[in-house]
Amino acid sequence: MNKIMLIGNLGRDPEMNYTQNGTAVTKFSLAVTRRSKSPSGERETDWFNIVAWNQLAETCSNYLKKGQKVYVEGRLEQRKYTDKEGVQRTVIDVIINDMEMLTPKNQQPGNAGPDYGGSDDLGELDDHPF
Amino acid sequence: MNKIMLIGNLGRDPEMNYTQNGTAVTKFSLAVTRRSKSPSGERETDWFNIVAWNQLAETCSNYLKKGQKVYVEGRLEQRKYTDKEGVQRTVIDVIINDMEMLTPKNQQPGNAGPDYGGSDDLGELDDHPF
Amino acid sequence: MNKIMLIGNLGRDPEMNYTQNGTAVTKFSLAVTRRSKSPSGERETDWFNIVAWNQLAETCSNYLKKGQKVYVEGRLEQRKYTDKEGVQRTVIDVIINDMEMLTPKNQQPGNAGPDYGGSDDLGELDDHPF
Amino acid sequence: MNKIMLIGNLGRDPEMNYTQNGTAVTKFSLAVTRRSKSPSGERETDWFNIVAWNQLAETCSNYLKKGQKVYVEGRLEQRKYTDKEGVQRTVIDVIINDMEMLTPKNQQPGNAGPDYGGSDDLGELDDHPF
DNA sequence: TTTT
DNA sequence: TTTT
Repeated sequence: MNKIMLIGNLGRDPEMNYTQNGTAVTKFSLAVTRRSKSPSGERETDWFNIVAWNQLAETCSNYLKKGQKVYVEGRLEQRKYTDKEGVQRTVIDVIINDMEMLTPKNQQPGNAGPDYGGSDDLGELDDHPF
Repeated sequence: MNKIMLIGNLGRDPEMNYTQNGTAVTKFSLAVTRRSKSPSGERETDWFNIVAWNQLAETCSNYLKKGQKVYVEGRLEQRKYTDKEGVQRTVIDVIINDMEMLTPKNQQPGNAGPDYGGSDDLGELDDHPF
Repeated sequence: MNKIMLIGNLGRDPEMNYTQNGTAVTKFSLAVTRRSKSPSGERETDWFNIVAWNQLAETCSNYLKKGQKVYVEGRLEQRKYTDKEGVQRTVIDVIINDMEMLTPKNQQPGNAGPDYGGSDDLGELDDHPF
Repeated sequence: MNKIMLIGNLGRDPEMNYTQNGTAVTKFSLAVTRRSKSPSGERETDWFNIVAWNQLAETCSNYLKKGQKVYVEGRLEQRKYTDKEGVQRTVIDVIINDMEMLTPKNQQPGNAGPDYGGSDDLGELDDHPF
């Protein structure tokens, strides 16, 4: 088992790309604020690289915006690369298989006011059938 | 929410230490094998730095050994440091609050055979009262 | 492992009680709406009996109100009893060890308007030290 | 969110069936032993009805046997029915979307001894693509 | 560095 | 009904 679950806010709009064989992949960074405070009394934030594939990539790209709060669930993977100074570095990606939007529609940027109606009903979206 | 759950094998025996004010802290690295195989057909492994505090540190130090399979649950934290070449690096620690031993007693190293007896009953141990 | 995680809305205000030896226990019921729809097109709801003990009981009792959205985490337990008709029944309780309020303060009932200030900072509360 | 994660032992062999439209469904009951002991010093067990659909149903049916230890993950659903005495009852099912076998192959019933070989490599199986 |  |  390698499972991670996060609730946080998007630091930027998601970036959508396609691999050479046409697979959709979307990336965004997620700010997760720690519950505890640092010795100096500040709340600290951990940033995570989130990666979604296929249908979930489309959904994230279409519905998520900078600042929104989301729940994501997936697995942690390490990726090694060499940076431009030639230093070997390790990055941790969170490959998600489930995402749930936590910011109510009416509070999302670009939305003028309360809206509890609407026929499209988006809540939780994932890439498995249940 | 910042929650991670892993099942893996200890790469080495845990290392126990005490902070200046006497708090117990135990560290070990955990190998989590990926479910999927790499393009070249190998199983890949992700390594995690596990950190336990207080009573759970004592328990990990006393009962866990290199090679054993464990379930751990905790949260991910990033820690920045500068290595000896002066390069800024980020490490990810898994601060655990729950641990469960998955290797049956009779299969642990140093144990000659089946042993369903014994009065001490260790199973799952954590640092909260439930 | 016996772990359950739910996001739902309180069906009523929590009810606080004390056992004979003075331990605080708070109960409330939580409505969790299914992601999928029934064949007839309705969204179905599952109701859960939530039980909190000790400090977490106090917190739930003090801060939660009917209608609020919360995240809870705990374990499932079955409890057998005989109802007034003499029928043996089984109830499932969710004994929680963690709770996070998801309804923003300014949207809670009895709150006149936006309030992003405030010095008390309540977010996630649990009964373990991390 | 409605998520449950259990580790337990199968009380019986799984039962496989097909719905009228040919969908595979497998059921089994899972014994989850409590960590804590009852006042009288016994370990108590909670029993869960596990339900798997489609490909995961086939896998459970093919590989799981009475007594084996498994990890399952899914969601809780309530189902109402009237028993033969005409009493309305509620059952809780755990609809799983992930299953992992925890009993090592060489310890499974019907297996004479250690077996680290074998070309089929079954570990964790689920009904989603990752 | 582990395991299967 | 299972396991430890």
